[in-house]
Amino acid sequence: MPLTSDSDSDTESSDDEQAVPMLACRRLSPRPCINQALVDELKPLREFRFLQYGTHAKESISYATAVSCIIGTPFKIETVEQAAKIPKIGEKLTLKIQEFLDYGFIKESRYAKANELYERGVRTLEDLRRAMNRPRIKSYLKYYDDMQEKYRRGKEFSNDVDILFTYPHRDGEERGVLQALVERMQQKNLIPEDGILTLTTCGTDRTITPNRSATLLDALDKALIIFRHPANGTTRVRDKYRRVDLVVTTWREWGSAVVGWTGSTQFERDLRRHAKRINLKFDSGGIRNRTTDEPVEAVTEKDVFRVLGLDYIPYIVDALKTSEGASTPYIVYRIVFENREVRRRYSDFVSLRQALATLHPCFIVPPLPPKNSLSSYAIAGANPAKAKEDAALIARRRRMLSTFLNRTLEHPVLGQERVFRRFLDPETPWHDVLHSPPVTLVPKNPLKAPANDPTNAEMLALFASLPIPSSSATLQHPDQRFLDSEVFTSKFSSHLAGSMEKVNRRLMKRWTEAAGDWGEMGGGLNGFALRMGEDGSGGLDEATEKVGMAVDAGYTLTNTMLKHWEQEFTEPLQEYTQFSNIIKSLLKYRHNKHLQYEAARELLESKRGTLEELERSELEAQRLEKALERVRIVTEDGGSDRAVSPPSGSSPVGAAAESGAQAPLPPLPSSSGSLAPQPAKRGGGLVSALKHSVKGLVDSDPESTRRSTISKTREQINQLDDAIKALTGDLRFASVTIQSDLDRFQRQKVGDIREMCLDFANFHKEWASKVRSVPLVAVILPPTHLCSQNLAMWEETKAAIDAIVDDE
DNA sequence: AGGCTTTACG
DNA sequence: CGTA
DNA sequence: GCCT
Repeated sequence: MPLTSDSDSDTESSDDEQAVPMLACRRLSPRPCINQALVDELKPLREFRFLQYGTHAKESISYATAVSCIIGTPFKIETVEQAAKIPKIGEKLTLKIQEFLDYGFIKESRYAKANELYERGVRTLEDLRRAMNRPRIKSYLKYYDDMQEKYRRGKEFSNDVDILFTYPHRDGEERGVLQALVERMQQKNLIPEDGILTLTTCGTDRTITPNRSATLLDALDKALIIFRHPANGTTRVRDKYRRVDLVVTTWREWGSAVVGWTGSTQFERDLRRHAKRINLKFDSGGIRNRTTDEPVEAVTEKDVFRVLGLDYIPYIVDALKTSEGASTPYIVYRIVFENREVRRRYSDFVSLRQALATLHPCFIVPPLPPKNSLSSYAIAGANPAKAKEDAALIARRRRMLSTFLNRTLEHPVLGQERVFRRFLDPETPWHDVLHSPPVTLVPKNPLKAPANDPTNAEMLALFASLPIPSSSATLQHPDQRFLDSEVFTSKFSSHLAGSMEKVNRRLMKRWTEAAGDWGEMGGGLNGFALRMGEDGSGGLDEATEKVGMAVDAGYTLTNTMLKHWEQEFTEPLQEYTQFSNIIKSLLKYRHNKHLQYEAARELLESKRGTLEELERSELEAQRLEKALERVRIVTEDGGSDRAVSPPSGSSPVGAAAESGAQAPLPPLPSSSGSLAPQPAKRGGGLVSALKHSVKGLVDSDPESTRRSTISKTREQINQLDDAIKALTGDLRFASVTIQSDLDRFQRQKVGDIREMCLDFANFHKEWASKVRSVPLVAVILPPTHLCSQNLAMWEETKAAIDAIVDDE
């Protein structure tokens, strides 16, 4: 990564000013363009250079890039100083912009002829050609006035629509399709007679002559047509026409083709330039390594950006201070996603993350930047030092929020989650999402909801009966795989939080000190030079001043590197520390779920025990009942020899067999149980009284209470049984899902760390070479083997300088 | 001083 | 050279 | 014309 602002799509900013990235592929173009008036004034300059020198001339390119940079400038250019900081704005363009700022126009763009054409609405090369009435484009111009539609990249007007066709995973299927499509469209009168501007079907022959694969890769079938949108008599009173490019690609090259066909000219140039810098070659047919010519896999548009190491959407453009609808100012974050802009507060991010985590308890929801106190921000205006600190904090938070959104978007499930998409939707008030389903359906305690679908009402009812395990409980049958994960995560986390962070803090400290030394030394030298200049120490003052300036350069470079290091290493490190905590809680959740499962099983057992006990008492009561019955029979009916002997086993089966039923006695709910007291009622006073007194000995509860307890317990057992069945499946789901998300995270981590190391190596190399080029001054390279050596040189130099100052 | 996007088709 |  |  270069040290220039170009590496830094994301440099610090808070309110109005932000570094503009050098390359268009790292920029957003805010719509509407904030500096439209200036752009309109510069565009004629560019167009006339195109005409004068050709589009490839250096003079033309410089204006094209400069205009593109201004289009991509997210703040209003109000001073030349601001303008001069924008890349590609040099000496000459600064003067032009100065002119614009002073007078509201640029003389050159108002040259007589230009002025005339411009006033007539001729603002592009195309317009000029039209004015020149070239026959080649006559058929196109015939429909020009009817072509006005809002499309692409948020521009208000666009002349053409690009449509790309492909067959998923079916290379070869796409051959011949375009020809057929165009013919069909002609038949249906969707293309006017002279509406086919060009039609190339080279791809049709691709497999027939596959001799030059490298060149044929780019040979896509193309149809450049005028599309007729017929009037239907109601919504459209007359036909509308639109320039449409139909492009057919193979599945493999689709991503590259989309990127290649939907960017502005400058975007495409800079994308290819960027690719070249990292030794890749990019064209609409794919990405290849420049050295080996090996193709680099990139099937989707997103893949293309990933391979090229560029940010893909969404993007937090800015952090703004506002006091809209509130008494005290607060920060809102401007998010651009799919060409639309939405503003959310930090607290919205917090509730979003919370919602995602509860709706998807088995996924690693990416972390948010920690809550730092920004309370002083409101009054920061009064304290410039504090304001600067806060601005840095806000910038960092913005970067990390951006990372959060990107990571969430990349997640295969969370990225498609509706709540998340609504967060990115400018039409949706976030408050509404938080106070409507599914967010409102999820219970507070995650263990009361199924992991699979925490908003499923039926399952929620079932899960409500499940016990919540105590935090001190231990698993009886732990899952070995997760035990390992738990140990690993714990180690990983303590490693990150402990050693890595400590080392990083030490490095940061050393560098900060070094930067401070550079600054101090530069200031000292410059002051020294001034004083020497006063007493005219012939030439020495100049030399000293140069050294001072060089030291200042070193100071600046070191500070730049510090900033870079913080962004590229400290912040990811912090993020990964948070990740490990999230994983810890995820594993804890699974652990608790497992505990819950065991607790539920235990509860079921104990309920069954209770039921058995209750049933035993019930049977006992029945046995007594029976006994009493016999007493009654004997006493009142004059004794019957057939009287059954007292039920010896007191088994319900025995009782059932007696009454003729074959099956084991069904549960004894009140209906069958109520048969027992019936004879007693017939029995009348004495027996009844006796029965009651006996009963009182056996069971102090009234029988109805016991019976309702039995039926209640049965119900509970049934419900618990169902719940456990559901929980078993859910636990399996949770285990599998968590495991697979851990695997996904592992892959992400490896990729990230590799990228960080690569970036660090590149960056460090570049930094070192730059600092080394500073004349006469020793170099400090803290984290390498060169460190101590150079540090010693630095000490020497400093001592020497100190000595000079003392002598004076 | 040298680079500045890319490459085929009509 | 002009088209993408 | 601007940047490395």
